[in-house]
Parts: sequence; structure tokens; C-alpha cells
Amino acid sequence: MEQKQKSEFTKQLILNESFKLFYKNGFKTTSVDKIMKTTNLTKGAFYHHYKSKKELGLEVISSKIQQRVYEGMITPLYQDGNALTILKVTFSERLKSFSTHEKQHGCPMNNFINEIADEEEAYQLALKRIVEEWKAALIYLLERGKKDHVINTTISSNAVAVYLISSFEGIRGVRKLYNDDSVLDDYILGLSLYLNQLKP
Amino acid sequence: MEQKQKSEFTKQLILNESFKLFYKNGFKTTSVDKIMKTTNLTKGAFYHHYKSKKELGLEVISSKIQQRVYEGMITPLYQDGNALTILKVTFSERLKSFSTHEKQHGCPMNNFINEIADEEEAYQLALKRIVEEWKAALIYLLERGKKDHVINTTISSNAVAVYLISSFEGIRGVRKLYNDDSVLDDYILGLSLYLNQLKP
DNA sequence: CATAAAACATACTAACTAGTATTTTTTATC
DNA sequence: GATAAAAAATACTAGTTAGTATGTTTTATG
Repeated sequence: MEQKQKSEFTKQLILNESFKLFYKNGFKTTSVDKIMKTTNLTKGAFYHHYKSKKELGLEVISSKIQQRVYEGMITPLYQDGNALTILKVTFSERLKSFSTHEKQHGCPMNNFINEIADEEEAYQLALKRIVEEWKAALIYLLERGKKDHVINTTISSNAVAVYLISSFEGIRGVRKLYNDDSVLDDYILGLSLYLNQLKP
Repeated sequence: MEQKQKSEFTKQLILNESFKLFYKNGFKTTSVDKIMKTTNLTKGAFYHHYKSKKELGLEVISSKIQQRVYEGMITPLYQDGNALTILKVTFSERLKSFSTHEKQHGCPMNNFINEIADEEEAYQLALKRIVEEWKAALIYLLERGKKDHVINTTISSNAVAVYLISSFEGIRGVRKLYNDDSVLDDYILGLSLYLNQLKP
């Protein structure tokens, strides 16, 4: 294989496998050895491509995790249509679409936030960047909804955005405690009640 | 000191110090050695009182963490008065009362949930027990509010309880990403908007 | 095809991990 | 004060950790 391609392939391989392991077993308790075992490569390869485990962690956040949140929760907010409907559908459909694995292990971003955001400023900033973009997308949609007269103009888009993000990340954690989806159904009901309040 | 008292004192000392360390640095990355260093005791003492680190973890959850949630979020719900006011005050005052340390490190229960609930069923159950009691208290208060004609009888108490818990646990995580309280103020605004929806 | 550099492998370090086995110290009871 | 039991200390194991130093193999370029 060509050198540049080979290098890129290996970096991506490490990134993908480490994301999976971080998600399943946590960041701090997933060792570089374990990661490299799943890639069928060795430690030498790892430290050739990444200068430290911390650097890998930051790259997992800024690429893999950001991608996930974008695709699942941000991009859908920029589509055309009734703002309120988009909100309802995006949040509830996302929850319903999760696999058993994803229900069991919660939100990768939320896991990172709760495990290491308070340990290193670099992690904090990388994660904050994603949340801020999510928040911005929500505020954009809410403001558009106000212009389109489907959302009450007196409500604070900022406050609603923060509340929506909080509840979504929260339920991903709470779901870990249960072995069935009833708690997700309860959440969706509670959410739709909230969204109805936003009407003019 | 009397033997029984001494034993109890040591157990509590280990419990208290380990709770602090788990809260600050996480469960999995806090070693028994580190805990015993802060107690000025040795490993021999630890394994005399606890059969494993897992047993300690479970006891931290079922005593220290449960206590915290009870005092801060459950007991206040059983007081007399307007149900809606009690909800508003309990949730927002609790958030405002947190120290810098508590804002930085989030909710101890939520940290445990996101770090280890998906690893061992025993942890899952211990944590679920607390959440269920919190949920039950919320449902009790909401139902009382309905009887007192301050809460809309058509809403699902169950759904509202789940949504409130989710958003509260969520914001404790999100706050970790910020270095100021504006995101908490946003949350409180978003929450009050939600609670207003509950009126008849 | 020689040379250099990039990609990866091997072998190591020093510190840390949960847990155990054994001994010493403290307290209770006769 | 002798004896037993509980409380705690000491010393250890076997495994794991992030990271390094130094090799070998693969690819690119003259």
C-alpha cells in the first residue's frame, strides 16, 4: 500500500477501535495495550501515530464523538419545516433508533463529560465545543420557529436549548439503570409536554 | 477507645474518605492504596472491614450517595405547601446551593451512573434504587398537587418525574464544561417554563 | 539498486493495581 | 494478668499501566 494511505488507514483504525472500547469500557480503564490488541498492531505503531493517550482521547472527541452528535442531533435541526415538529421528531426518533448496545452504554459524549471533563481542561474544551454547536443549532431553530409564528416569541431560546440538551443527556444516563425502554417512553412524553409549552 | 466504636469509626472514616475521592477522581481510578493513605491507615485495615473494593463501592452508593440525594432532592418534596412551588424551589435552590467543588465535579450519583452502571448489575441496582425513590417522591408530590388543584390532572406524573430527573442530572454534567454559572441560570429558566406548563 | 525516512515490532522500565498471607498491636473477658 | 479475638500493620504476589529505547521492515526517492 502507498505510505500516506497506509498511515492514514492505521490512524483511523486506532481511532475507530479506541472509540468503541472507550464507549464500552470507559476512557481511563481502556489501556493502550487493549486498544492495540484489537487492531492487531503493537505499541510501537501507536506511539508512532499518537504522542500520548491524551492526544488520542482528544482526537476521539473532536472527530468520532463530534461526528456522532452532528449526524444524530445537529444536522437534522437545519432542515426545512415546522420548527416544533423538527424538535419533536429529532429528539424522540433519535432515542427510538438506538441499539441495545447504545441504550446500555448511554451517550458517548455524556460518558466522556462525566468521566474526564473535570480532570483536564483540554477535554473540557473539546467537549464544550460540541455542546456549544448543538446549542447554537437549537437556538437557530427556535428563533426560526419564532419568525414562522410556531414558537412563542417570549420564551428564551437559550434557556430552552440548555434545558433540552440537559434532559437528553440525562435520560441517556438514567436509561442505563433500567433493562427496558419504558423510561424512554416516559421521557418522550415529558418532552412533548415541554415542547407544547413553546407554542405561541 | 471501645472496640465496637473503634471499628465503626474506622469503617465510617474509610467510607467518608473514599466517597470524597470517588467524587473527585472517579471510582475506577481511585485505588484502595490512595484511599487508605488519606485515612492514615493501611491496607490491612481496609481488607479487615471490607471484603473488596466493589463492596466498598456499593456501600458508598447505598449510604453516602443515597443520603445526599435524600437530603437534597427527596425529603424536601414531602413538605407541606403548594406542590408547584415546592418543585420550583427544591430544584433551583439545590442548584444554587452547590459549592464550586460540587459544580466542577457534577452529581456524585450521575458520575457513578455514567462510569459504572453499565459494568456490573450490582451497581446498576444500587443506583436504580435511589432514582426510583426520587421518582416516587416526585410522583407523590405531583399527585398531591393534582388533588390540591394546582397541577393539571391530565398530565402523566410518571413522565414529568422522569423528565425532571433527567434534566437535573443532565445539567450537572453540562455544567462541568463551563467555568461560570450562566448555564445553570439558563437551566433554571428552562425548568420554570416547564413547571408552568403543569398548571391546570 | 542504494539511501533515507516512515511504519511498525520487540523488549523493556518504573510505577501502580487489587488482593492475600502473616505478623503485631490493641481491646475484651475471664 | 492470662487468654482469646478483633483491629491494624507489614510484606508480599501477580498482573497491569503509560511511556521509552532500540530494533526491524516497508515504502519512497534519487
